[in-house]
Amino acid sequence: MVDKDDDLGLSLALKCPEALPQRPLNLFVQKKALCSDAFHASETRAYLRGIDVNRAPTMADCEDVGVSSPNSTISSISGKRNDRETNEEENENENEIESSEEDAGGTGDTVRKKLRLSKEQSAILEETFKEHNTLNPKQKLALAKQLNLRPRQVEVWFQNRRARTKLKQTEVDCEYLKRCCENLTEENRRLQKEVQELRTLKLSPQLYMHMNPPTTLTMCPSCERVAVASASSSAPSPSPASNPLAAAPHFPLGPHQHRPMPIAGPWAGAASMRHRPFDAHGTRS
DNA sequence: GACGTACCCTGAGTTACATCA
DNA sequence: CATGATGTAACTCAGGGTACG
Repeated sequence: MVDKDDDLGLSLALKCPEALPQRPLNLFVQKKALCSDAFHASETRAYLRGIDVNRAPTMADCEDVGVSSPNSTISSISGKRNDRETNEEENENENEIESSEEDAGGTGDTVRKKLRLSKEQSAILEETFKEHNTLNPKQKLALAKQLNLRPRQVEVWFQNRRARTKLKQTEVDCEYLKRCCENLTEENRRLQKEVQELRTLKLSPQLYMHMNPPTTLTMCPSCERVAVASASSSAPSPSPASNPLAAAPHFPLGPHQHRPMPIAGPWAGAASMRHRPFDAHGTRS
C-alpha cells in the first residue's frame, strides 16, 4: 500500500471543479462485507441511541460493538491480510477506555448523540491536518491516543476535513471563473460596441469622402491579409464583429498601425479604417 | 503473468444532532 | 419557547489499489 506520509500538503489544488468524477451506478460490482454491514446499520443505530459520546469513549462505543462503517475494524478483524499490528494497537487504545454498559443503550432509547470536539482537540486536529491531510494508521492511532478519541473518530474527522477543504476550494474556483466570465462579457460588449461604431462610420460617406487619398496598400502582419473590400465584407474568416476575442490580437493598441490604402468606395474606406486608431467617439484621430 | 478474491482506504453523498439567530 | 438555518460528526456506498492464493 502506498505510504501517505510524504504525500499531500494542505492544498487540494482543485483547478477544474467541473471535472469532478461522475460516479456511474454499477450495481453489479461485487462488494465484500457491505451487505452485512448495511444490514446491521439500523440495529447499530438503534443500539447507539442513548450513548453519550460527549465523554471519553468506552469499550461499548468502540467499533467491535458494531458502531462503524465498513471501513472500520469490523471488516478488518476478519481480514485476510490482517494488518493486525494496526488492530492490536487500536484495541490496545480502546482497552484503556472504561466500559460503560449503561451508556450503551440500556434504555433502548433512540437518540444518536453527537460529539462536539473540544477547542483543544479541534486545534490539534487542525494542526495535524496542516502538516498532512491524510493519516497513516500509526499517525491515526497516535493522534487518537493523544486526543483521547477513538481512531475511527480521528479518521472521520480527517475525511470531513478534506471534504470541507475541497468544497471551499471549489467555491474559490467558482468565484474566480465567475469573475473571468464577467470580464470576458464586458470585453465582448466593448468590442461589439466598437464594431457598431465602425459600421456607423462605414455608412457615413461624408466621413470618408474627406479622407486623404491613401497611397499604399497595407497588410496586417498578424493575419497577412490586404485590406480588400470583398475580403472584409464577405470573407468567412473571423471578424471583430463575429468573434471579438479571436479578432482581438488584430487590434493592438500599441505599435500595430496601418497606413491607408488606395481603394475607393465606402467599404474600402472602412476596410482601411479598420486598422486606424479611433478615439472614444469612433472618429478618426 | 493473469485472474479472482478479500481487504483497506478514500471520496462523495447523506443523515442526524447541536447550536445559534 | 418554537423554529429554521447552519455546522459538522457519523454514516453508507462505490470504486481503486494492494496482497495473496
